Amino acid sequence: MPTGNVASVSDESSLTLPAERSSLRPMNTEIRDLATLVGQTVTLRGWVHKLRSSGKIAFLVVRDGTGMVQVVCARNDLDDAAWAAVGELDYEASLEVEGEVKQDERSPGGVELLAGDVRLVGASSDYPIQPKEHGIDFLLNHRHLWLRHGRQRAILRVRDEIIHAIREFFYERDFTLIDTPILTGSIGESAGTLFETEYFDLGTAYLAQTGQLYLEPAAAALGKVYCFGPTFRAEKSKTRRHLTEFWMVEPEVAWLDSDGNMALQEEFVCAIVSRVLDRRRAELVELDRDITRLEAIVPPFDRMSYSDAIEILHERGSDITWGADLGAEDETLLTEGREKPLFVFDYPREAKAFYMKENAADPRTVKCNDMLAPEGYGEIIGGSQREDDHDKLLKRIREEGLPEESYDWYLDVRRYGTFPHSGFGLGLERTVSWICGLDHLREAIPYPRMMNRLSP
RNA sequence: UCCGGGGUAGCUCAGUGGCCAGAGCGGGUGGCUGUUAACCACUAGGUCGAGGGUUCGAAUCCCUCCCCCGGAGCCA
Repeated sequence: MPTGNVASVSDESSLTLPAERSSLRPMNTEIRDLATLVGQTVTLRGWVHKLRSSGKIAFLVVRDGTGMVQVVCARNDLDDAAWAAVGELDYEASLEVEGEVKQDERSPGGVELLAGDVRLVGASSDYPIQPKEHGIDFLLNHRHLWLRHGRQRAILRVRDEIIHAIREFFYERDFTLIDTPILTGSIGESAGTLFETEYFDLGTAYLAQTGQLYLEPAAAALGKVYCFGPTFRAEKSKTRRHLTEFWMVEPEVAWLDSDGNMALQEEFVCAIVSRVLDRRRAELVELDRDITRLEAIVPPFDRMSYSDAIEILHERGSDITWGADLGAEDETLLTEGREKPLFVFDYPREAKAFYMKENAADPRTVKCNDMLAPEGYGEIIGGSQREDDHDKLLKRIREEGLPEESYDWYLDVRRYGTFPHSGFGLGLERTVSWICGLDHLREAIPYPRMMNRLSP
């Protein structure tokens, strides 16, 4: 790949389709190609990223999505119309520049464009985001513009890479993608956190908070399946680890037990991290991510039972009692000093969802696990072997006070050829956040939805 | 929902009882042919979150409400 454009490394895709195979033929030269075009006259289109003017000479840094380059506009090289156009430019104006690609040591990166003609395409004035510190509320109010800036572009590209890694991982292992519904009847993990909406004559519909219950029947049809899409939780959470709309990938595998489930999770997370390290290293550098922390993410991950975790927590001064779910502080105590994710498995039944399989060795617990990411990123995966005994599952549904009639079709999976099966859910934004080293989930998704944010 | 911090110019903030409320950045005008968050000069810009109260006098003290940030719980 060409090098030398201003900060352009982070904008280059490492997976570009050869031009002759693509029907997408840009009208103009892309900035990432400039280093191979020294001496030639080209036309660029893009946006003014930075701008400095010195009377009879102006320096623009132009961004086109493939890279950035400094454009030098000298009065003597331009006609009156072009020079007037330069005078009208401001941050984020769009423009068309024709000029000669030059090698120049004074230019950051060594290549610049000496403008011969400049045309203003779309003016921009009083662009709100300045090259200085801004408050998070202001930035989120301008999220649609904030996306244009360096860190955000890097995050979006890492997110995209992770999504590709996820789909490729499952495709390569013969999983079938099952798209589960977003509008559902009252079915999910627990009431009280569902978004509601009117649904014709059928009363209330709810936005899905998991695809799992729809996935289990599909596992009986296809063996290995997964779903990947947005899910919704109406929890009034105000923390760096929660969004009301987030993306979750959920595999479900027939004939897989809890131990195998953890092995799958370990392989999965390692594959994601490894692919980002392979293909998005420049973005990680732009994000100031400590790459050695990611390079340490290789199998195996330690596995610790919930009961052992409680003992360790007691040793470390916690007063948690057996039976309670682990809190944020407990997770921190357990993952402190670890460089890899940690599995905690076999939680108490009361702390977990109704569909998790009872543990034969200790019926107070269920066959489940969480995966806790290092560096304080907390739970990125929750998984379990599912209860495959019809009567035990029905009993649990009744104990939880869930509407039995809503789960009738779900119980059919146990009525007609029940089978051991397991699965898990990985939160995409938490994973993006961890891999990018972000301090809040809201930057890990293009348009975050939170308790008090629905716009833009 | 609970606990803590905050709301002053477009942005980031200073100002904690007393002249017409300040700075930097941004905006405008002028200058500058090698700038790197360019620089220099001049300039415009405010319902001090809202409402009520105390006081001779309130951005500053008190009450109510609204909004934002951080944390907890819940979870991915």
